[in-house]
Amino acid sequence: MKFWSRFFIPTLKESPADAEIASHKLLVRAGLVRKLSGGLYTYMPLGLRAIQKISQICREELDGAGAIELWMPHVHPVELWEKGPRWAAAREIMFRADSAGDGKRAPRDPEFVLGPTHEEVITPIVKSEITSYRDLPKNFYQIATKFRNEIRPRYGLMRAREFIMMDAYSFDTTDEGAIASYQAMKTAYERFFRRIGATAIAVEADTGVMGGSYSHEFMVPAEIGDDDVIYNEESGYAANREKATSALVPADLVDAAPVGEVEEFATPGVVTIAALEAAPYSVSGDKQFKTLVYIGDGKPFIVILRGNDELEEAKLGSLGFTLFRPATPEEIEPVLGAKPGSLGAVKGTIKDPSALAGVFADHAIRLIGNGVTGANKDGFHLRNVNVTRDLAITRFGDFRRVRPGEPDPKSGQPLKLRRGIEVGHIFKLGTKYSEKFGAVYTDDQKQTQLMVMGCYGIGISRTMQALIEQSHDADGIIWPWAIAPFQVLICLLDPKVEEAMNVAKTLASAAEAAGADVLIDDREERPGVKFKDADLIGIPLRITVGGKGLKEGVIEMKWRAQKDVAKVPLAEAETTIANAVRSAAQASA
RNA sequence: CGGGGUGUAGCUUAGCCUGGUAGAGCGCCUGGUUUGGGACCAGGAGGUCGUAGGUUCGAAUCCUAUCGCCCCGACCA
Repeated sequence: MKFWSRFFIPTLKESPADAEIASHKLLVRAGLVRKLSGGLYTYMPLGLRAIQKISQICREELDGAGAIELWMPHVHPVELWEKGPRWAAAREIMFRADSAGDGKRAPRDPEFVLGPTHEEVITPIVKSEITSYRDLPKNFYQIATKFRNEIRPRYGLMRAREFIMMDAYSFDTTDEGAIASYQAMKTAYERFFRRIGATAIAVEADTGVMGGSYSHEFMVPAEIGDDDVIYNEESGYAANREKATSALVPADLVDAAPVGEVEEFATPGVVTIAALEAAPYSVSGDKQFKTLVYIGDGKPFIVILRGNDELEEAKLGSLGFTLFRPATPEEIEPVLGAKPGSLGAVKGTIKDPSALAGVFADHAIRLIGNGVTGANKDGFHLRNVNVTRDLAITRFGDFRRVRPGEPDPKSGQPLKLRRGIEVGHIFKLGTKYSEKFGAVYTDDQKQTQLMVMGCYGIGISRTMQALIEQSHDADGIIWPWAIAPFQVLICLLDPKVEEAMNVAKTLASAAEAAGADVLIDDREERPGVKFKDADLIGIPLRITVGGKGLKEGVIEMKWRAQKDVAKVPLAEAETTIANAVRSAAQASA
């Protein structure tokens, strides 16, 4: 048991000025964290306890799923990253360090980066330590600090520059094995989130810079979340909007037959979809082709969408470019022959087709059939443009942003949208890293094979804040039992009265014996202060030992999540509390 | 990186427009009265007003630069 007066819980009456959202305010007010600088936080003693509980449950579930804990360095030689597959994409968010110390690094001084994750570290280890199929599969994990120089840290621990993360890496002999590892981790995640009392749903996700074939994110629904989740409860479809699709284009769609010849018409000054929708042109957005130009790894490429659709930029990741960005007008004109606003992809109108890395069309343009697009000549558009006859399309794909209300790809029911906080992510990586680092094994036919990898992350510190965001009221935090920094708080109203102190200690021992972590508030404060602080720090079970009750021969028992207060006769108090602790522990197991 | 906001005691802030002795509440220290939902009284400590220049007889206040922080966007494993 711990005594408040000898512990350290610096609570605040007022919210810090720089906190905007409930969970961030409560993190600070309840004395869980203190800010050092933007995105950099100290975990104060109470906050650290919650972090440790979450970590421990995470550890138990991963161990249960067969993963093996280790600990890797957080300072990485930069060469390792230069050798890996994502240096170009990841370098901007990495903190860099040199060994010179005076900022004047000589060429022979090694240069380091602070690890944002550890694929580049674990893969070489596995490469040198595992060479036989007999030693596979393996799944290694750590729970440790990660460093990412986020452009904009946000909301306390929600997006921090330094944060605590569980990261795991699986190595299998085959694709099927990798899928099994992936599934095992998905199950472990589900068990983990359930045990810590979080509502987290698995949604299909974009693989982003990580690469790899597929992935799921675990989302805690919350308005302040950074991600949009597209879902339908009935069908069970759920996906990050970056990845979400809809059944907007029927599978049995027959492409429209061409109508008329392609015909140029003057559209002076018209450079937007909206302007072409207006009189005198009156071409509705769903009859226009929107032509966007991007630069992928230095080469321009075209994306064609319906006029009233938006590009979901993350979906361009499927095209295989390491880096891509919108092209500037200066880059566009020499290739297409016109400025943005008059662009198109009709065969023969592109000035320098050989410069293009490809023309990629969203499936939904097939719904247009025959429509209008730019003529690649400033001030002119083309009508009677037919998708199958006139456009030089390299490949169709899914590039548009799904809108709520569109039909679910599984059931056809309308899709919905809500915000979520990403607390976990699992990726099936494939052989991307094994190839770069030469992580191979010998199979039972004496053949050399690439290991098939997966990687997995849980934002431990972010999860703590997400839980607060999910579970609080006007008075403070309401911790789920399993991760509460303490499970039982004994509010000792008269700490100087020896009899009361003895009762408090006896009850604390009983609760501890039943498996709870107990905090005794023995501060010489007025009762009001203690009750307010108790609500603020959100300990699930509160026992009040006060003069008033002791006169009647009772103590009081109150759950943080409930309103009612139970009076318990002193003689039964130890048993009642022990039972309450056991049943709460059981309910959250 | 673009847009907006902000920086005054440990915390929350007033004062800034219109230049003239830097104020309050909370917290802290001392004493007293209180004691079941953030008590009251009396006294006290605590500030180079983010930093650096400039204007001025005089700058928290006006000007310039710079740094930090917050929000929106872009970006983001």
